[in-house]
Amino acid sequence: MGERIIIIDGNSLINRAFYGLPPLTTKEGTYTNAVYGFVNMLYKIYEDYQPEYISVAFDRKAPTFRHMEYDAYKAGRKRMPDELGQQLPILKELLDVMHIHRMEIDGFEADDLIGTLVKYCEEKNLETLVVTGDRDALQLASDHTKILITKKGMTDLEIYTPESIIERYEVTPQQFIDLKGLMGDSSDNIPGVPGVGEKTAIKLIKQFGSIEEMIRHTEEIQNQKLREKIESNIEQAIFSKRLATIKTDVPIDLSLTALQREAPNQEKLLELFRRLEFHSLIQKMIKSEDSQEKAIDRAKIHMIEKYEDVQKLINVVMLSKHLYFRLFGVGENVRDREIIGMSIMLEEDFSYYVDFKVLKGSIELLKDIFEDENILKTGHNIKNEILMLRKHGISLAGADFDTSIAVYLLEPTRTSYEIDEIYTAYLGKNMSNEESLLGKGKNRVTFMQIDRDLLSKYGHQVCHAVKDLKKILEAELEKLELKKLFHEVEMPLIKVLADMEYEGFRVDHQMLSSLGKELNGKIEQLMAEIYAMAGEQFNINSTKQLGDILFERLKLPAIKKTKTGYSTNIEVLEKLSKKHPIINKIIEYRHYVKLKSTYIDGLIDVINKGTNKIHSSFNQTVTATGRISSTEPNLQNIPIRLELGREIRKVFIPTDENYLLLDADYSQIELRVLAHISKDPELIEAFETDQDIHTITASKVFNVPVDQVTSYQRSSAKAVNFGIVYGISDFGLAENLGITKKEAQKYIDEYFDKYKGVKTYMEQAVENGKKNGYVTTILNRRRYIPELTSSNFNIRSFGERTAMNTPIQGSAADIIKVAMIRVHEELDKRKLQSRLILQVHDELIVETHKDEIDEVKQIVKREMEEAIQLNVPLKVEMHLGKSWYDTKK
DNA sequence: AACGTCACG
DNA sequence: ACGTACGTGACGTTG
Repeated sequence: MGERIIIIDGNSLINRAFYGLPPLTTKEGTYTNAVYGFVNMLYKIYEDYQPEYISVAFDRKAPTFRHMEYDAYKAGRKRMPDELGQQLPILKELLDVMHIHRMEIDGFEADDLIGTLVKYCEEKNLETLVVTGDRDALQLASDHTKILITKKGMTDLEIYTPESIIERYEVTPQQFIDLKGLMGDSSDNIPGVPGVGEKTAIKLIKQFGSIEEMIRHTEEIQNQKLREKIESNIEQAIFSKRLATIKTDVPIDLSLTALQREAPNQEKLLELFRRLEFHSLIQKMIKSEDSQEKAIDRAKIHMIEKYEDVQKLINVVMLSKHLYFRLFGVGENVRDREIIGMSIMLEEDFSYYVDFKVLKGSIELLKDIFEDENILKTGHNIKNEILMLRKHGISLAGADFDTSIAVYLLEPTRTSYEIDEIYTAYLGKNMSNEESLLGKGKNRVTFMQIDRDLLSKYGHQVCHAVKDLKKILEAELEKLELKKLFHEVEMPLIKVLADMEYEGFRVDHQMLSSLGKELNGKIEQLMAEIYAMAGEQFNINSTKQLGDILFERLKLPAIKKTKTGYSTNIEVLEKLSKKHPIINKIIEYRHYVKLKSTYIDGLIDVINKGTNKIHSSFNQTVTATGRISSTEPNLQNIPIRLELGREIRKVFIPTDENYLLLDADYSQIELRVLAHISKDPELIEAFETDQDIHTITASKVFNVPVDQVTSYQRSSAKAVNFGIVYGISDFGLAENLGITKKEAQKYIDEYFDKYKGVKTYMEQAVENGKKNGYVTTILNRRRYIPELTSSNFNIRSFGERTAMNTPIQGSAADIIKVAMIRVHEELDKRKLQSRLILQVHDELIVETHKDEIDEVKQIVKREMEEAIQLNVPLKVEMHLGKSWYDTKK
């Protein structure tokens, strides 16, 4: 027989635990004894049976089909006491944290879910063990399935096989149902045949085989009284049998993967145990974690602290083609992070830890290895390693496989790509996690404070995980045809992003400060004016307080509500602006405060003292669509739309007087991508002849000649074009243009009538998304959209818009990523001094040396326009300037 | 930590 | 009838 599964009757077991253990509560009075008993049981089961799969079934409060057929079903049974009832949700939370599958469905009892799963497992040829306190389950026993019934003490289980059931009860598992049909069951209020007890029932079933057979041959019943009793209760017997029969065809989706036994979320489990005050379990867990760490045999780590040993290591590494590594660095900024240690692993499960704190000489000793492109490197978040090495004068080559990025391509909507989480998710095993090593919040320490034995163990685990993961992830990438995207785009891009971070963007600190002072003056003045008009002082930044002032004190009409109170966003304020002079002051105040806090103070805070530059982080595993994101600070949302904000761009300047900024942006890249994937002839024509796309769209939507399109029509058409890219809806367009839904729908109909190919594309995008469960981009980047199958209209609609938008936004992201790699490569190859320093989704900024202007312009334009060949031309516009502001005129 | 708001493509 | 445009990140307030 194959692998083993444990199926637990959750209600039955928690009941046994509750009544079997003395009441136990936390300090706050929450009852915990049943949960405690349950967990101990679980641990025991894990230890004794080591199942590959597990599931726990629960009853629901809702009436089952048995109640529907029989009002008195389970009537008279006492309600679950509250002390037990309150433990059910805790138990479920615990199971979730332990990553244990659970089932519950309205209308069915746990037994029926178990029966259905048992049948499923039999088909899958699993060895199935059902754990319950209820002997009704004995009917499920078979060659594949054993029933484990809890004994009095809870800790021991009685094992029933078909043979042992026959031995003990003299009937087969199937006949067990007949038995109950005859005997009835007082606890479930199943009637059976009055006057027939266990002995008689067994005798009858042994004689006839089943209730049905018995009914057919009642004349063969010798005992006259018994025969009469049975003959007058035939229907009741059949009915009782039906009630006692466990269903095996409950409509539930089952898949073995979901049932797989996984390692628990250690951290959350510990947290939960603490909350429940399960001290003995906490002890046990900590001990087992300890022993896990000890399990990494000290002999598997070689500590390197002498120069000669480094030489030996180099010799060994030079002979290998592949290494797995992790560097440990300390220091806030990318530019000054010292490497204090390194774990490195080759093909065997054996790691070296180089202790640079003790060793004389630094990482530079290993420069030849890191710069050898024939030694392939695998790591997790390699950008960090690249940055640390670069600071030490080493340019990493042969960066072959980054496990975080591989997982990102497989699951771009994951919230975390932490190595330990991924390791658990893909390999079902646990490893230490960085946060528990370093602590969090103000208690966080640096790697410098970590004992090197501990650090080397952690490094060993990381290398080991990365190595195991690579094998699995490579196969997955291959399966989803993502290898090309991974190896030719995402992996090479890491270095480009690292270089952008390392270079940074120079800012004029003084100019920022003086802009800040100006803003401060204006903010103070506005505050005074607002307080005067309001008649009192309040915190204008607080939407709650502002709402009170506007809608209670000043009695202005509330237009919109949020979850927590009145909405005071810009749309609301604009609608109110004519009703009270305070409104415009507030709008202005908000504008200034935003600029001051986010773009003046926020930027000043992150200027690197050593370089006078801002070194933003560019994140490659954040967005669902394939775009990159920028943090600390976000340089992708520096103001431009309003002049005052745009002034901020004046502080973004080149490194020194030898450079200028070259800003190159794609013109209408998303609509061009749409033309390409939809193959719409009209849209293609518009771009091939380089027309103003919004004017063309206006002409089509409003049925006017191109030369008679008004500016109002053009801007409406622009909104329509945006809407198309976002996955249009009449509501959204109406909202945006301030028109009725009906009018908006008219625009959309006209649009789709003229751009029929776009219409077809939109329909197919949704259809394909539903069929496959995901959508793809030009480079086969994939995004799963589970929302598409939701029965909730809103969620499903969101899924549909996502299906329409992601291929467009994601393909544009693909294109600019390729362009970045090529521009970076070309600048490098030609040994130019100019550097790519920023990307803003459809725009690249290259700090260009004055001697290289023409060459760089040519490179950037060519590589961007030719990054990926579409069936429409890509168009790039470029501007040179002395500041970012100047490049936008 | 969640929410509301607002900055960008 | 449902009630939203797609994708991000930072800030200040509030609970």
